[in-house]
Amino acid sequence: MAQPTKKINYHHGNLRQGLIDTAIYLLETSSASDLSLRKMAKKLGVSQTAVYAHFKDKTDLLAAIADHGFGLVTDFIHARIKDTKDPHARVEGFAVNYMLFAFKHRTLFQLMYSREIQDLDTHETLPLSAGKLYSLFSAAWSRFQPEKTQSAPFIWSMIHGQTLLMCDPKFGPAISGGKTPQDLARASIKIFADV
Amino acid sequence: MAQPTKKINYHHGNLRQGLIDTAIYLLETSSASDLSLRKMAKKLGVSQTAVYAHFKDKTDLLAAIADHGFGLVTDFIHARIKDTKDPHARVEGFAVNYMLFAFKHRTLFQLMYSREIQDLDTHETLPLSAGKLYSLFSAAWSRFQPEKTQSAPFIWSMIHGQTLLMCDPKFGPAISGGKTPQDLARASIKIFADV
DNA sequence: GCACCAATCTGAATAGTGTAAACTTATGAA
DNA sequence: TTCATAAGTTTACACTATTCAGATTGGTGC
Repeated sequence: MAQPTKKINYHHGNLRQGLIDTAIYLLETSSASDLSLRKMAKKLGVSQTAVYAHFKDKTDLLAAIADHGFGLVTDFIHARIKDTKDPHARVEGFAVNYMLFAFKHRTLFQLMYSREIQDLDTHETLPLSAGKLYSLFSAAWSRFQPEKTQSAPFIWSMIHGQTLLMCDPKFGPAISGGKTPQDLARASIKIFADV
Repeated sequence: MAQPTKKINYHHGNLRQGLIDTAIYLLETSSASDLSLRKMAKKLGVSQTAVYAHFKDKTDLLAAIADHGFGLVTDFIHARIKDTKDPHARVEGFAVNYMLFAFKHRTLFQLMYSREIQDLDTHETLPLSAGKLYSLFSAAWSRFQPEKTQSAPFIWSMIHGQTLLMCDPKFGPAISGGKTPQDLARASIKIFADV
């Protein structure tokens, strides 16, 4: 029995990236637990099991999503501070935009740091992408405070912790106290730099 | 048809707390996504749907688990610093034991701060339990540095962020640099207190 | 142009999941 | 003792990830 029209969905061409993009899109509106392989496949007009030609299992896909997420934050921040010459403003810009990104993509952000994808021995690009993000920060910090390079992990921890707590209604109000991300980032840096 | 023996599992007596305890026990060995209502019910010798007599749905149970988790950390830390009189040592003790608890109960710890239970309007005790933990810290901090009370949210953010990153293999080595939790906590406090 | 192969995708099937509905049992108070 | 209600059971359903055997496609060597 001949098909009237050719199936256009065979060999999608870029199903791998399509899945990642779809996942990130879906994470904007729905929760992480609602993210199912079936929904993504349906949204791409592809069979439920086509996923397994590109990813070992769901966790493998989640890791790829997180990997891409780290690239997105890094690009997001870099695009917004690359023309900032002043070292102080650069560090502040990093912190502010890190917070803004996290607030805009809360679910993706939590996925990036979720327990589920922490202990994977596969996916060696994921730690690499995460490392690039940290490098972007530590380079900015070192240029700002060259004699306090060893403080970089600590202030990075504070920015990250502040970001997570700010997104959590249980702590957000207590942490931010009504201040904007800009104010918070500025205050954080000030404490460390004792300006 | 009469049963030879009475069913001993009827009206469990304390199924609610039993579920929470079982969940926390299971989270020690298996991952969060492996935690299913069915497994917990089977482990307690109870029907699959008995859960719904005590919790609205699975998220409701997760929130209760997180709630109890916050109580556990708070007690864990309090038991270890309550006899410490020196304000400096008290703050350090808080930080160290916060890290130790997180490292010991990594999956539970991530659940407590997970996105899934953040936006619940039910479960008003969860933010309360979280608030008690923060109060324990901010009280210790205020006694240590009375003139820097407004810094409490920032150093709390750093301790929390450091803890999370330390538990993540992607960042742990870069953050800790081989130092013990004790060393890290001491170094953090030192930066803020400019001792 | 043709044969072949590996990558990609499909379809059907399986085991496990959360949850709703109707029903049964136990408990404590009137 | 009665009886309302809390607690637990049974059955059922829709949804999930994953496996397996097979079909389809694009490209490579001949």
